[in-house]
Amino acid sequence: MSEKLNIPVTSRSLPIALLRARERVMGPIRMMLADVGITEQQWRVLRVLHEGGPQEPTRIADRACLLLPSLTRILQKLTEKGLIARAPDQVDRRKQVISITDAGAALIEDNLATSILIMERIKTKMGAEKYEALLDLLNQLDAADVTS
Amino acid sequence: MSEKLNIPVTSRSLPIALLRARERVMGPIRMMLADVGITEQQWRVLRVLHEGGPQEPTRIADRACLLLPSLTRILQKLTEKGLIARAPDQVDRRKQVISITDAGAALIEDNLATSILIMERIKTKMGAEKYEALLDLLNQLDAADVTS
DNA sequence: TCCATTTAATTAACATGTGTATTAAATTTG
DNA sequence: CAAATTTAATACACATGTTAATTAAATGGA
Repeated sequence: MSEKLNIPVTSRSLPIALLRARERVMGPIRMMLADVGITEQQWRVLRVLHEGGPQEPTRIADRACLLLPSLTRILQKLTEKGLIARAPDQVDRRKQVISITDAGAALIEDNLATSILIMERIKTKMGAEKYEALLDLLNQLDAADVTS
Repeated sequence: MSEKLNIPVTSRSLPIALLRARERVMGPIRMMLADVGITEQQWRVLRVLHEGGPQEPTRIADRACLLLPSLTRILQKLTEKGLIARAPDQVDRRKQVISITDAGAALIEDNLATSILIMERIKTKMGAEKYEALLDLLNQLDAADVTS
């Protein structure tokens, strides 16, 4: 008998399963954000600034899971919308300090409850224990050293 | 005491956890595909065609988790690269039938083993049981009705 | 101090994501 | 059968993903 490659069907393919699960979760959230007029990524940046206070782009990118070139463009958009402000770092002149404006903070505060309700609904549908177990496993996967 | 919103830190935010986990998994796979000169999405389209035979764009989009407008552009690229061929559907003239070429099939066959090895490595790092449990939970999340 | 290196941010170029509009062909309805 | 509707694919516009190149500023070592 020849050695057989065990090709996974799509539901047992981890990359595809992660993709589908994320699309399922983001559906309702994108609907909410469309009403507000901002994108999922812009929302994440505002969340990070609202939570963590003024900080530099590199740190924002890390916490919001964005690449720096994408963040550069997003910060431009958010500045145009008046949702953030930028200032040069006094110590290190390569850096900037990005802060959320009152308008930006208001946008977050007006929609955070809805966002949390959407996630609570998913948690209920799935079952709280499974939901927590899923988060644990995802964090373990993220922490795994996959390079060797 | 005022009611407190339970704002999740990023590691307990399901959308972000899903995003980070997927980036972790895709890192090594993207490296392999970069050597081959195709993108992750182009790889998925070729995989679907190699596995499922000639089929129409709508079906490919569903199986490869792509939106139709994205797929339209990807099919144009793959045609230019000579990895797929297109023919009109004889029954329904709105449809097309996309098929993989010999060159496309060769590309898949030359790299599928490596791709599977990468996933096996992740499975080992994580532990087989946790890996399977994660897939189960992701599929349950995808199957959950999140709209109500 | 001077130069090589590193770091922060931006820019550029190409590919995809995402929502909307469009076109042509098939299907449904009156 | 003809009009209205639905479906398949594409086109368009804007935003982001991704890699490489670029610029300016900081840092390290001879």
